[in-house]
Amino acid sequence: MSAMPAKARASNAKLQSKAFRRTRSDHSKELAEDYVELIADLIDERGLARGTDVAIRLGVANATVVKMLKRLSDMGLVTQEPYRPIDLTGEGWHLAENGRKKHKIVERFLLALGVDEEAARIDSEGIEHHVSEETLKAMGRFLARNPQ
Amino acid sequence: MSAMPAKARASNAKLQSKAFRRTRSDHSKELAEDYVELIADLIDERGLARGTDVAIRLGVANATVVKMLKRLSDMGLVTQEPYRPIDLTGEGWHLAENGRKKHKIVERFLLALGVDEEAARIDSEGIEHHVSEETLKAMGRFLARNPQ
DNA sequence: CATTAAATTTAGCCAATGCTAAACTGTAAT
DNA sequence: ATTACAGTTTAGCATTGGCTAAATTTAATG
Repeated sequence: MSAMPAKARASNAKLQSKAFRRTRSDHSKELAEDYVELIADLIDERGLARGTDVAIRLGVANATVVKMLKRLSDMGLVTQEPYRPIDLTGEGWHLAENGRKKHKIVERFLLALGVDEEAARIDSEGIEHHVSEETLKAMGRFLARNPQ
Repeated sequence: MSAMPAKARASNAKLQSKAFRRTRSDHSKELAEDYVELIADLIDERGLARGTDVAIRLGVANATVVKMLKRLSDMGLVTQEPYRPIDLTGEGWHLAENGRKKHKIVERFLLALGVDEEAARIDSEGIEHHVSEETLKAMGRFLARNPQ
């Protein structure tokens, strides 16, 4: 039935599981990136980021944001004094910048590919966290080849 | 500070939160799709899908697979008798086919874009679940324009 | 300055996804 | 037919990310 020897199969499986594990372990990193990206946007747009704004824009409850901020603070990405607006650490800004850069490239890429604005906005949000540097570069090359 | 009236801001936020909520709510659907896709592959490759093979390829423990299969069975995607291999329902096959089709398009698209094989394999696994029909069509058009 | 409204936090709950260890089943070999 | 091993299941636990309701704090208004 199997044309492949057991060892080859096992090694194949290892390769495949790498891809799956990668996508899964990324989930918490993704969320963290979404948060810091959004916080960075809020600070840029209106000078400060409040929990409520984060909650509204992410579509989650206030309490969820509080809990998440605690984790982000443990990760060294944000700082906060009780009842005060949210601040990003240097590392937080760095991550946010990275995310925004990726996001922009992916979104512009989708638009250049002919995807409409609504879909480009939504899809880029999801895709952003799953593109390797490799793929990002390829998208960059495409954008260079297809200006506008 | 804000050049935008409060109502416009709120409506903006609603739009944005839609994208975030969408990516988040997709997570369990993603997993289900990964499972049925893999089960379909196993059945095609070797005639039957065993829990252990699923566990190895997804990089999770056996017990995790058992629990997940229970959920998939509740969702009407798989059937199983105790200690027997896994079967897909009609709906399960349908979902698997859909996933594999998407997966193939995304992977071929990345390759056509100039991404190397390893990255294309890994990235397509992650991206697959975040492309709308819209984007998929655009990728299809690109592939038609750039054969090979 | 007192009150009220808005924002934040705490407490306690739930579901999903993962794990390990132990128990059980089915099958293949002696 | 027994046994041993591979595969499966159960039990119990942890973590993540979500929620509501109630308590608290800050800020604004009269």
